Amino acid sequence: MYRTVTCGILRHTNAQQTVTLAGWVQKVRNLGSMAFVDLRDRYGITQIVVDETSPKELMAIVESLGREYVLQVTGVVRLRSAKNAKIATGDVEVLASEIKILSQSETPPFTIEENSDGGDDLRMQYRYLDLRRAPLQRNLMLRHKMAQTVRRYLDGEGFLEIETPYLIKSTPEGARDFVVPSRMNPGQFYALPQSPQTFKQLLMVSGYDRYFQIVRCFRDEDLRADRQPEFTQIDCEMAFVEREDVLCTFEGMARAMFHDVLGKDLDATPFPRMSYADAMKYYGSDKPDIRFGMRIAEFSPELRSSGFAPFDSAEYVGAIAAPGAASYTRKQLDELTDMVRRPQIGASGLIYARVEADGTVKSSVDKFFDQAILRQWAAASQAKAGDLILVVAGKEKMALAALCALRLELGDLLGLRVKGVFAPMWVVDFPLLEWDDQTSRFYAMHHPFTSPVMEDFDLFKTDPARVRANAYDFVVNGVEVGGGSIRIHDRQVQNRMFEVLGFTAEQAEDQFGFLLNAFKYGAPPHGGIAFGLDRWCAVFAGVDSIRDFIAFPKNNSGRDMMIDSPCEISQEQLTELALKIK
RNA sequence: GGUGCGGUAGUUCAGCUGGUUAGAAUGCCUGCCUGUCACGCAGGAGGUCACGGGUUCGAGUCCCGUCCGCACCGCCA
Repeated sequence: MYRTVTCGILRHTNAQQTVTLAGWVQKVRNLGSMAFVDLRDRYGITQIVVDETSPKELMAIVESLGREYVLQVTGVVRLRSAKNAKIATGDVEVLASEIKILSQSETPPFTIEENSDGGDDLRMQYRYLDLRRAPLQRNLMLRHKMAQTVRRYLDGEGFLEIETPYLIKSTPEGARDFVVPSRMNPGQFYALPQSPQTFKQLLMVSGYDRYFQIVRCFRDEDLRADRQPEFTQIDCEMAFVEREDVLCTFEGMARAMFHDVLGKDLDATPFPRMSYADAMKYYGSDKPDIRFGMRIAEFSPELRSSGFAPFDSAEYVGAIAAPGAASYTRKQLDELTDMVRRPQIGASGLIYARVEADGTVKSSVDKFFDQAILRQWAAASQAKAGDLILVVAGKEKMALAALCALRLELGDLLGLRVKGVFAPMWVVDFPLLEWDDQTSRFYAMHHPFTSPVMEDFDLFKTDPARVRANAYDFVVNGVEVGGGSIRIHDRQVQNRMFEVLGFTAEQAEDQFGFLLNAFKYGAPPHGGIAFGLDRWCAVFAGVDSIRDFIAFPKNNSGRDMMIDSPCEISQEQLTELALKIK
């Protein structure tokens, strides 16, 4: 047996016990004729002491130690004369009687501490060392706990965990597929699933009326801080349900997550629901952060007409009011202006107005607007004395994007996006279809299996863009954590959908024939949802990047810097796969 | 595909308007040190300034290109 206790467990009640520990050398503090060694494992740090009462050879061993050596230490637990309140084991230390070096270590390229001195690059390259650090270990433990909570909750609700294949079929809709050449079928390729969507629907046809899977999904698209080419979904589907049943079941799961993982009991009222239309109108986003207000107010024509050209010619004029920001300096305002003028947003400018203590409004466009109208601006945007009104005009889509960006930026600057505060919500009634100018056709906003809201069914003929989907997103603190829909279970409706999307009958048959065929044999009404586990972890931890919740993530260009992948393969492999590289 | 920021000691960074021997902190090595816990003290080693080209009497510094990293836009049913 290598150890009798871990490095995180000893307390003053263990005094006088003889123990054996094993772990990594965090730090050696050699004071001459005595020395301290901090021994670390994932449970904590225990201080080992060698002094003049210790066997003579121990001091020589301690002098030979370097950071990250692996040791086995036996000794007696005793109370420290000088305690360390900063660590859990700080009341005690182990007086070593035996130290064995289990493994030596080169000096690591960065420090293995709470805050490493290493840059992202280097830490990725030596990921196995970075993973020794407490913050990363906490992240992976959080993830573990979330996965366990999902399994416990869904098992309790009668869900079955069923695996679906990773080697499936490529479809041109949606994200780009990762493909895998088939050796036994030269010239043919599997695709890795973007999600197990069609398989879980087939499971519903097969009668497994409550299914879930914590499953890897793959999308060959460019990366972001919150997007990896392979990521993990909590994928769920239920039969004989309407939207309300799904939302209710998974609101329960979300509550279990908040309770079991974070120890937070959210108040009993249901999560707020907001239509997609309202989310766009009031927050300029389909995933609003509703931890704070500052809702967007659209200016009616009376608030705009004045001979001020940028407003008169604008498709849309809207504003937000930043509480207490009237004191912002010219420099701060210029920074906000630069932000919305970045090419990514493309606003041509930013109008601002301050509400003074006496209620008068002073703006950068006083020449064009009289006080009565400026006061109406304040009323429309709900600005009070001391607040700053920011107005953006232009194309509706751009202006809303700019106001959304301003709202989030000011939310950060004013400390309104508080870490540890959570505002979960459902966004519902998404449009079913999205028009694409480039290809002159509709695309499914969610996916082609999403059921339309039946009252809107007739709009298919007249105004497809206005057909609402029976779809919903789960949003927490401005992050899309999950999304799903009630699916189409009727063959005719599904065919109609493919038709609207511009599929010929042959294409539909070729790509999704298996699903359409299955629907011939008694498909129950069904629907479901999928949550992004990586994102949910990041939201719970209050950070933007999902990378440190994945043990071995890819970098910005989709490379694994540790194993140096992707890489070329041999000519033999290529030949075997019937592939030729140009 | 595009935009922005960055690449200088093992590491994190500073290095002004181009000028003589490129600095700091930390890590590393050596010595000293009996209560440290960011141990302390003294000393030491450590550099292809990402790469290639250009401008110049002279380039870490200016210009062009390439590569790499990060963030974002497009993309992500």
